[in-house]
Order: sequence, then structure tokens, then C-alpha cells
Amino acid sequence: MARSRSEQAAWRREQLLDAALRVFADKGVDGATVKDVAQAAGVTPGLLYRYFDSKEAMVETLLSERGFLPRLRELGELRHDDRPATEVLTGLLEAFDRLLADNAELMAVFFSAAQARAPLAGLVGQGQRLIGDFLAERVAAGELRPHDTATAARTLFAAVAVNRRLGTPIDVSALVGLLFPEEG
Amino acid sequence: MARSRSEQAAWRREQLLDAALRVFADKGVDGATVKDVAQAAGVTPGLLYRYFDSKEAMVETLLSERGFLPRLRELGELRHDDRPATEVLTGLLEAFDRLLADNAELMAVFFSAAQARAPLAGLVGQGQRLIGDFLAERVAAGELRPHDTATAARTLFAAVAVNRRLGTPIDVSALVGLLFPEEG
Amino acid sequence: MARSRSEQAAWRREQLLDAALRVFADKGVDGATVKDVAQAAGVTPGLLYRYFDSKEAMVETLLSERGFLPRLRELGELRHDDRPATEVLTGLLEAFDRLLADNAELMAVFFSAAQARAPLAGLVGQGQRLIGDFLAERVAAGELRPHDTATAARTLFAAVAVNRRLGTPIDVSALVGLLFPEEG
Amino acid sequence: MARSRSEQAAWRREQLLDAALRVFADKGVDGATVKDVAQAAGVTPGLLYRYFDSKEAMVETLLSERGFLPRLRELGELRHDDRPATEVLTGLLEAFDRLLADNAELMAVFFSAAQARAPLAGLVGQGQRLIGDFLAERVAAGELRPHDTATAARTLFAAVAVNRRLGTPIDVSALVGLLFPEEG
DNA sequence: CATGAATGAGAATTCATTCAT
DNA sequence: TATGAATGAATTCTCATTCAT
Repeated sequence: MARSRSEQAAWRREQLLDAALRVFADKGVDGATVKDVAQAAGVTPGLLYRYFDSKEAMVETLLSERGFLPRLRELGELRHDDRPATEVLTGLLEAFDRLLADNAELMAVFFSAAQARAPLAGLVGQGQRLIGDFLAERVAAGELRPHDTATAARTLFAAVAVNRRLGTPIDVSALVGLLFPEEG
Repeated sequence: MARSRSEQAAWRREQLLDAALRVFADKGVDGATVKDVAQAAGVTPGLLYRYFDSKEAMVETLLSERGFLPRLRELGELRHDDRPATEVLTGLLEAFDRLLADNAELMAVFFSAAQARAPLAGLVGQGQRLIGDFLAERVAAGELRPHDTATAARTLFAAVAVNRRLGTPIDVSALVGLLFPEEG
Repeated sequence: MARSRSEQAAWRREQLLDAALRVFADKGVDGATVKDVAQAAGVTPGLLYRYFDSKEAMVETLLSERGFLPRLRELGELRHDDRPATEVLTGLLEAFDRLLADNAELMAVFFSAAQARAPLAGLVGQGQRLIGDFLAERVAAGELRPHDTATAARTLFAAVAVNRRLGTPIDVSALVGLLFPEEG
Repeated sequence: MARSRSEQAAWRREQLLDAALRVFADKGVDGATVKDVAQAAGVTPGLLYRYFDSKEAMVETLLSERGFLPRLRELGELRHDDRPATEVLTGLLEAFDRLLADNAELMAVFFSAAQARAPLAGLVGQGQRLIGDFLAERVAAGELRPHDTATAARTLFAAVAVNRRLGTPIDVSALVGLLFPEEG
């Protein structure tokens, strides 16, 4: 059952990224040492440099390859639906909440790495736009009452994100019911 | 205009904390060096150790002496009012938003320092409780429609905080109008 | 002629201890810097920390691994003999003198390191006991005149040790002849 | 009862030397900081530099001004006596032992300071000569049996010094009785 | 592929010393 | 005289990175 050369290499690369993600999330990028990552992966520090150019390159790789912007975009494509707006919205927010939960460690890296600020803002912007567009659509369709859809999107998104980050996840149905009581 | 010895010492201490706050917010606690702080303060690194035992002690001092929990609590005491609920709520949230804006750098330290997680959670909890209590009061008084006041508080608080943190402050009136359209 | 990895590591460790012993003996433990030791060993200071946890750990290692108490104890076992007492005594003291000569640098460390005081006292006590027991034995056997064997042991031991330490080694035969003129 | 200017200065100088002696003996010259000395004297570090040029100068001053070579020399002058040799010898050694006891701290400095080696050797040499001369005199006078007076002097001196230094002072009468049993 | 010895740059911290007050 | 703020040079120690094996 020997892995082929390139399979082995790919596997090792992922294993190192896994370890890095865990360690960076735990100690912060600056607080973690290359040795910490190597130990977490069960290898020696030198090996990391066969797979990555530098510690910083590891962070960048994590941010680009493990970023969940792609999965966030996928969510956006599922929104055209004939189900009631509040139902779709609840589904969207729940999926988003799950996405954050699944990527808690990556979020921690986003928050700790100085260079990670920009991607984070991009992520949030993307999420807000997604939800904002959906709300505007359904307002236009007369299904939702007219309201400040941009502010609503930012609010919904923030409520889910902050509480997930703080380890106190919010009840999404209650949240949607709060903003759109009539439609519940 | 010579400062007395003890005045000078107190002034220098504050100056060093100012510099530390700026630098830590900019580079993260781990990313910033003692030399960075000293340079920002225009002194040599050794001097920091006349005023603080260690770099870590500087962080702790910032968190305890410059924390804004006290100011947050003051806000809570202003809430009993005969003005309409939405007006009071808007005022509260705006004051809170301003508080965060005034302490943007400290917030950054809160987010970067590992040891700062707990205080941050406390801060958020405090803010949510403050707003939740107010909403419950006004619902009980029949002024606001019955709703999930805890979720509402978490939502309002999160919306203000996240957007301030991301540098995209939210329009508080619009936010309040979103949750309480009828009362506007 | 390449050394294997682990051979090289063991060799390097000893080499570093050698260098440390020389440097500590020369400048005193507090007076010597880690850089001094590294330079004496022809390596960079960082390397020392692959082999020892701290400068203090180096001193402790020297004291425990290079201590000559074991060799002193061996001497004690050689004393049961059918040769004349003064001959055996001379042999013992000469062996002891050689031991001190061989370990002059370690002695210097013993004298300079604060934490080394206790082991030093132990060493001296051990040597005095060794000689005292031997003298008592031979007095009991009627070979040596009755005398204060404990004081004699302390005296002989001190005479050898002090003069070796001061770089003016004493003539052991003359020393023994001084205390036991009749038996010569 | 105010002290005059120069009296005050002289007093302070001595006080600082006292403190330095205590601290250096305790922690070793290298291990003690100027701040340590200042604290022990109840003043601030800056003041030391009004009285001494440097930390090293303090050590040198201690060694030269507080050295007990002068008192040792005085002992030498008391030796011409018409009392029996062993009695005089016992008196001399006891005086010497007391001298060492009185100057235990200075001895510690002698042993710890690198630069202090030479004075120490001088001190020992002086003591040995003193006793050696006395012994030779009394041998010449036919009072003591002919023997290796130089070795005897070194032995007597070493026995007293080492045991005093180790905190296990020797019984001087027993010591003299050991070398000159017939004369006791 | 994998190791771990070795380096060099720099981190936090200490401390003798100076100097304005 | 005495203080203590301030400095600058070291000191101990860490760590990302390289490289021979």
C-alpha cells in the first residue's frame, strides 16, 4: 500500500499545513515557532523548508489554500430558490455559521496574523454583499418589507460572526425572526 | 516649566504606555519588540525596565489601567430616562461605538494578545447585558413590542463592534430603525 | 574518518564542557560569558544551547560529571595494605595531590561558583575522613604512636590542598616525616 | 552633634566600604551589582561614584585598605619572647586564626575576585615566612628538634587557614602538640 | 526524503556609569 | 551631598534558516 512519491509529498505537505494551522491558531503566528510546528507534525524543523520557503510562506499558504472564501462563494450560488425568503435566509446564515465553526482555527490565524487583516476584511465584505444582494432581491420581489438591506446584511453577518468567534453561537432562527417578525 | 521629579516620572510612565499601546496595536504584542516601543517613545530600551518589570508587565498594565470596562459601566448608568426607547437605545449604541473608536488601539491589543482573550469576552458580555436589560425594561413597560431581547442585544452589540473594528462603522439610527421600525 | 552523528554529538558535548571548564576556571563563573565559552570552543554561542539548557546548567554539569569525588573514593579503597603506614600514607597523599593537580581547573570553578561551596566542603570532608580512618587503624594496630588522628588528618589534607591550590605543591615525604619522624 | 563636612565624608566612605565588603563576600564581586551595594548601604547607586571611581576601584580599595597584611606583620613583631617555643607558636597561630575569623568576609572577596589571587598568595607567603623564621630561630637555639621548618610552617599555616575558611576551625593546641609532642 | 548540527541575527533584560537637579 | 532618570554596552538566550550527511 505504499504511496507513490508525489502522493507522499502531497500528503506530507497537507500534514504540515494541518500542524501549522493548529499551532498558529493556538499560539498566534508570531508566538509559534517553526520548531513548534515541526513537533506538532512529528518531524524536524529542517523538513518544513523542503515544502515551504519560510514560516511566512506557510502562513500565506494557509490563508490562500485553506481560506474559505471559495466555500463562501458556493453558498452564494445556492440562494436562488423558490422557498420563502426567511427560510432561505436562515439556511444561508446557518451554512455561514457552520462554515465559521469548521474554520475556527483559520479564523484565529486571521485574527492573529498582521498580514491577515486584509483577507479578513475581504471575507466579511463578501459575506455581507451576498446577503445584501439576496435581501434586495426579495424586497424588489415584494416578498420582504422595504428596508435598509445593506445595514441588515451587515447586522446579520456580524451577529453570526462575532458570536461564533466568541464561542457563544447565536440562534439563527431567533435572529431572523428578530429582523423579520411579520414574515415568520 | 520644569517638571518635578515625581511629575516627570508619572509623565514618562504614561508616555511609555502610550507608545506601547500604539506599537502593540500596530504590530501585535508578539510582533512588536521592546526596542520598537522604546523608539516610539524616543528613549532607550533599558529605560522601560525602570518603569515596568517586563514586556509582559507592560501589556498587563495596558489592559488593566487602560481598559475601558469602567467607561462601559458608566454608560449603563445613564440609561434610565424618560425619553423614547429607540432614542435612548440609539444614544447608548452611539456612545458605545464612540467608546470603541476611542479605544481602537486597545481593541487591537485585545485581539492580538493571547492573554487578552478573557477580558475581551468579559467586555462583550458586559455590553450585551447592558443593552439586554434596557430592552427588557422597555418591553415590560409596554413601550417596545415583545421580542427576544437577549438575541436583540447580542445582535446590536455585534453589529456595532464588528463594523467599528473593520473600519466600516455602521449607521446606528439605521440599525435601530431596522429592529424597531414601528417605533421610529 | 567521519564521525557518526551520535559520536559527533557526544564529542561536541565534551568539547564544550572542556572549553567551559577552562574559561570558568580562568575568569570565574560569573566573570566568564557564554560568548567566551563559545569562542574557546570555536563555535557560536547559540550552539551551547543545543547541548545545555543554560549557563548555570553547564556549571552544574561540570560539577556533577567532572567532579572527582568518585576518584577520591577509589583512593580510599586502596588503603588496606601490608606496607608500612608512613609509606601508605605518603602514597595516599601523593595520589590526592595528583588528583588535585589534575583537576586544578575544576578546583578553581569550585572556588568561584557560589553554588559550588557545598560540594567543596563535602569533598574536603571526604578526604579528611579517608585519611583519619587510616591513621586510626594503624594506631590501633600499634604501628603508629597514639595521637589525635582527626587533627592529623585535617592537617595533612589541608597542607596538601592549600599548597597545591596556591601553585606551591608541598613535598609529601617531608610532610609525612614531619608528623611521624620516628617511623621514617 | 553634627558631623563636620570631612568627618561626614570619611564616615560615608567607610560605610560604603562596609556595605561593599558584606555584599561582595556574599555574592562574589562579579555576582554583586553596584545597586546591591548601594541598597546594602541605604543609598542610591549614583552616590557610590562620588566616593569611588568605579566598582573595580571599590574592590581595590577594600583589598588595599582593609587588607590584613599590616596586622599580620604586627603579629610577627611580637614573636621575640622568652616563653617556650610551643607556647609562643600556639599564641601566634591563635592570633592568626582570630585574624582570619575577623576577616572572613575579606577572605571571601580574596577568593572570589579574579584580581585578588596575587594578594592572597602574598598573604599566605608572608604568614608562612613569619612562622618559618620563628621555628628556625628556636631550632637554632636548640629549643626545638631539628626539622624541616619551611614545610612545618606551610603545614601549620595551611591547617589553620583551610579549616577556618571551611568554617571548621582547628584546635590550635592539638595542632602544635601534633608536630611537637615532646615539647608539650 | 529526512535529520539535526550549526549559524547569525536579533530578542529581552541587566547593569555600570553619567548627569541634571 | 545625594538622588534617580537615563543611557549604552553587554549578557543570556531564542529562533528562522541552512546544509552536510
